[in-house]
Amino acid sequence: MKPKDESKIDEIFAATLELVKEHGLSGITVNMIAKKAGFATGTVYIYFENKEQLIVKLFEKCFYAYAKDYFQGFDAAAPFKVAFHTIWMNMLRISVEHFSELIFIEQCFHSPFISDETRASSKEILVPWRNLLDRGKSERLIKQVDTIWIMAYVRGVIREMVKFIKYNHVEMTPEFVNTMFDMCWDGIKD
Amino acid sequence: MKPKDESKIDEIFAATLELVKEHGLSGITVNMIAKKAGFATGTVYIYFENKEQLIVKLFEKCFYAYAKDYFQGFDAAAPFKVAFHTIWMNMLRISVEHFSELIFIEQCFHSPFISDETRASSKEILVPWRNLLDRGKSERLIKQVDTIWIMAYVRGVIREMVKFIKYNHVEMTPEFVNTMFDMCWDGIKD
Amino acid sequence: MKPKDESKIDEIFAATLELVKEHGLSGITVNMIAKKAGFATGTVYIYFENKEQLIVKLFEKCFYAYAKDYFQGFDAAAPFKVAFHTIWMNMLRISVEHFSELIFIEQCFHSPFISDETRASSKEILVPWRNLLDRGKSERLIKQVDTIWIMAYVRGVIREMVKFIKYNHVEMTPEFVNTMFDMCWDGIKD
Amino acid sequence: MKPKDESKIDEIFAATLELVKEHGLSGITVNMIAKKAGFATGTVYIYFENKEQLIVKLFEKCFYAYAKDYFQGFDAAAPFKVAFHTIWMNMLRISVEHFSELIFIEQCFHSPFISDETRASSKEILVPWRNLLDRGKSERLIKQVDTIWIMAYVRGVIREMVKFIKYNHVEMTPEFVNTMFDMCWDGIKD
DNA sequence: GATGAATGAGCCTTCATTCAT
DNA sequence: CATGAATGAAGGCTCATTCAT
Repeated sequence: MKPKDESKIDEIFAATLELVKEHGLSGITVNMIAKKAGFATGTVYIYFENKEQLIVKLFEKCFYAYAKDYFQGFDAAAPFKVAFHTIWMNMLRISVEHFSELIFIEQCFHSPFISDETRASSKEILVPWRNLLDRGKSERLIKQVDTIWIMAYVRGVIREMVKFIKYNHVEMTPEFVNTMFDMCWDGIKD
Repeated sequence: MKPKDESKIDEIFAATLELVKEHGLSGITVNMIAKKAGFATGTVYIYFENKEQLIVKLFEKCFYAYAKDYFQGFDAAAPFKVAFHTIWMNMLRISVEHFSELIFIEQCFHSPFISDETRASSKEILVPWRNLLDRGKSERLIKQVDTIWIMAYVRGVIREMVKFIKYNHVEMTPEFVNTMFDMCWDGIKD
Repeated sequence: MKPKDESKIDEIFAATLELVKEHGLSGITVNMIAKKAGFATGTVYIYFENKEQLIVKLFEKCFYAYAKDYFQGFDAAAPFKVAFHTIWMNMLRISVEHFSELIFIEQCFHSPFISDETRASSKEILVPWRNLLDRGKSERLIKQVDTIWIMAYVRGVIREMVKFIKYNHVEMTPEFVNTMFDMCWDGIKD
Repeated sequence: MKPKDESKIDEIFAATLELVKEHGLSGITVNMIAKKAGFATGTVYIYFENKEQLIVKLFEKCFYAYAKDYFQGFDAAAPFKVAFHTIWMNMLRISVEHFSELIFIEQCFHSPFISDETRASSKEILVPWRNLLDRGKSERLIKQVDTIWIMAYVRGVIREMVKFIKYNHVEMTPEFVNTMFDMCWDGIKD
């Protein structure tokens, strides 16, 4: 169940993401995935037990990938706003670059594929982010609001920005990014 | 003679929303919908030509319903922040009360059911909201940012709040609502 | 099961014949029949127990109607060729006038609706025709061939003529009828 | 790799013909066809897009098959009556051997499956037969009747003979065949 | 009696999965 | 390993039949 040609898994994943973005989770078939990835239907079943496992594994991978990159260049010792900015920018960039993944995860959340445990376990990877915000609160730089709500607030702002960029094929200029960061920051700063 | 009972349409819609929230668009069948609504499969086909039409019609209805209620109690002559608050509160309340619709619309966006035209036409109903924000900008009460971005910002904040409330079964206290409104307002105020 | 409004039965029959001619036995539904006849689906079930009975009863009626008219103006005492001509002309005229019935019967022959008994019992009504041909044989006016084959021969000639007339929208001139009668007669005459 | 087994098409065709002969076009399902042919329902859809296409393709094949064999052993240089006899015998033999096809075509003629174009295009294959009859007319061996009517006459005689043979499980003796040929010939000879 | 909405068994078709090559 | 034909369970939809009005 773990053959050497690991690259095929990535091709299957890429095809799946692309197709879900275009047709939604309800609009894809294993055959479509195989065709798009460039091989026969049966080949998919060499690398995955079944369709559900393919979806679940991709779901997990997407979350892991996000986690890894969110904290790129993040220095816990840096001043709060600097650190916040670093992660914020990472989140924005990754969400744009991996828009398919974002859509895929959204579609999976309400689907028979993803179990409650899978959903729950996906939160742990954001611990450093939560810790940073807690620090911001203790340094009285941001509002004394339950950290979890601040996370939701930031997530919401970024997510909707990205969707708008993607759906309307808008260019993401530095100027615009700065403006949006300011809005986001002004909302939470003390 | 038994007349066509148009109220059945609403029961079918309600059942569909509930099921999509629980299983996603990819996890529902016409049979499930009929069962949940309390009648036979064939009955659904008396009121809708096929599954696609059922989804599309529900999609349109959801958008229309939202539009109507967003502007409940809205007085265009009121001071900007008062008007903004009215609509903001409506948006929050409606999104919570009609969470199923919110999820349904989200799932539909990437699905074979909704055409690009349908997606596009859904924007017009928000014109009064856009006008209000334009006024806020001209009164120098909110930032000189493209209105469309402010709309995305507000939508993102509210949407993520509601999701969090719903997924974590959190109570929505007035205190919490005020805090979130302040964050949202602070983000855009000039 | 035998209500007074007998005329509705005829309207149902007429609608069925017309529809079978156009769409074949496999292409019709009870709803289509009711619509074409001008009333509601349920009404059909007041006059017939079910679809099968409707078909069977119509099948029987068609055969009976044929029988009755085949022998119109037939005088058993007339010279053989005169009597033969009378019936032959009746057969031709009826087949043209009731082309829908002809097609209906043809379609029914290979269908789950008509039982072997129904098929078999339909032969009895042609006894006078058979007797006439037997007489023609004993008078040495027609060939000494098994009567049943002569019947098949005549039936085949007429049937194919009628089909051709109908499918190609050809006018049936007296001249043409005479020619075809001569061909038919020359084939069997001694 | 298992290559597409085109011979399955013939098995599907054979099963369909057999079933239509027994139950009529209105009495068959794709499932019945698959079962009779010996494989799963889905297999039919590897070789045909849908039920309609299966019927249409079979219809076309039947017509082509007929055409090919009608002219077996036919020598255009032979004396007229010899050539006529050759084709007549072929027609009889083929109609008996391929009785299922004959019934299938008859049922298709009035069905939602066969388009007018398909019906029309099926006539061209009989051109050599028409030419032969024209020659017979110019040689004054057969009656000066529109060739198309002679074709209908011959077709009718043969068709009804074959039906009778099949429906009554009668043996087709050479003696009987000769008798019928004589009747057919006497009908058209000058 | 007449209506046509409601029912659900059954048909056509799809698609996840298997398996022979 | 890779392939794609074969499988058959399950979904969308139709339609014969029933039933409330």
